[in-house]
Amino acid sequence: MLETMDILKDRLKEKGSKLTPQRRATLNIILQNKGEHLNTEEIYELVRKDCPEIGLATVYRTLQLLEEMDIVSRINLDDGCSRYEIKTGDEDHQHHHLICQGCNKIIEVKIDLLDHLEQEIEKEYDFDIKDHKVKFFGLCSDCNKK
Amino acid sequence: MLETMDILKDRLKEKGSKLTPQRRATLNIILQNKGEHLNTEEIYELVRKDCPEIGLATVYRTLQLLEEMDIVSRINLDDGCSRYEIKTGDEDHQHHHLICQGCNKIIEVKIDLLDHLEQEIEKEYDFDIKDHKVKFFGLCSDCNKK
DNA sequence: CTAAGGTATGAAAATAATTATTAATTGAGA
DNA sequence: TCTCAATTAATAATTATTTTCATACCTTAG
Ligand SMILES: [Zn+2]
Ligand SMILES: [Zn+2]
Ligand SMILES: [Zn+2]
Ligand SMILES: [Zn+2]
Repeated sequence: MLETMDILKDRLKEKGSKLTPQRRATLNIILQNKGEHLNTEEIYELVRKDCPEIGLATVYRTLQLLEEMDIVSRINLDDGCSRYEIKTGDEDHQHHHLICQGCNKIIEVKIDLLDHLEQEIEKEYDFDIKDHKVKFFGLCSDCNKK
Repeated sequence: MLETMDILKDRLKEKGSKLTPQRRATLNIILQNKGEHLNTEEIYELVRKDCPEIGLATVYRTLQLLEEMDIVSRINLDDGCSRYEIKTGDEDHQHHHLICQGCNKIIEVKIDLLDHLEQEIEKEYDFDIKDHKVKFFGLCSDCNKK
């Protein structure tokens, strides 16, 4: 937990910015909710418990900042809002999501078998791929039984 | 061009709905702009040339309808609005997009090599995949030269 | 023909997520 | 302690999208 906070502090310093209580509290909530995919409003509500005076706009600004700093990644599940999760950092690319159309459950996929596909695309389209976002839609095992 | 319009007419009829001039004009614009990824506002402006009395709300309603009818697909390029393109129909899954972070160009990828990956995921996670959305971010050949 | 009942529409109002503005506060460094 | 830029909360403004609502348009029954 300390590590990520220190990384943030360093990256902020490089930019001439500082690690404020609001920023610390926001990152803490995201760290404490690894595995969840919280949206801005949900993060705001949780952060307020530790930091009741924080404003929603600050949460928006902080999340934007954390994304720029490569600390969190923004996820779009086509539900009308942005969601966030911590970047693990031990992978070159972020993991991917299975979205159940039956119960809206989100399952994380660890494997990253897109490398081969990326190589083909890079060759065929002369395009230098930096990142990708992949979502799979379908039915989870629970919903399938019904 | 006639074919897709007829398909729409049939699917609308099944639902007890009708093919109105506004709906025809909207679909025509999308058909005429194959390869583009127009957003709602852009579609509205183009449709107005043929159908000046159309309202923006009708364009929103029509695009929603076309998506339900499986005639167009909605694309989210993280630029704050929905974009649409015609579904080719000759593929099981829609094609994917390379998004250049240098010039915002969008390149379409025809190949679909995710089948193997999908099979693995279906086995490992017992998840029945119906569709997927894939975006690649990076630099196009032009931007790479700079 | 005429009324009834449903669908569709444009205009305007309402929502929801996000961003900009502003004036006050904070805190690191001289 | 003083200075000054960074940060913040509160609020207003934006933007994309949806909903409301009164009206227009069809199709069909009488
Ligand atoms: Zn499910
Ligand atoms: Zn995740
Ligand atoms: Zn480019
Ligand atoms: Zn496309």
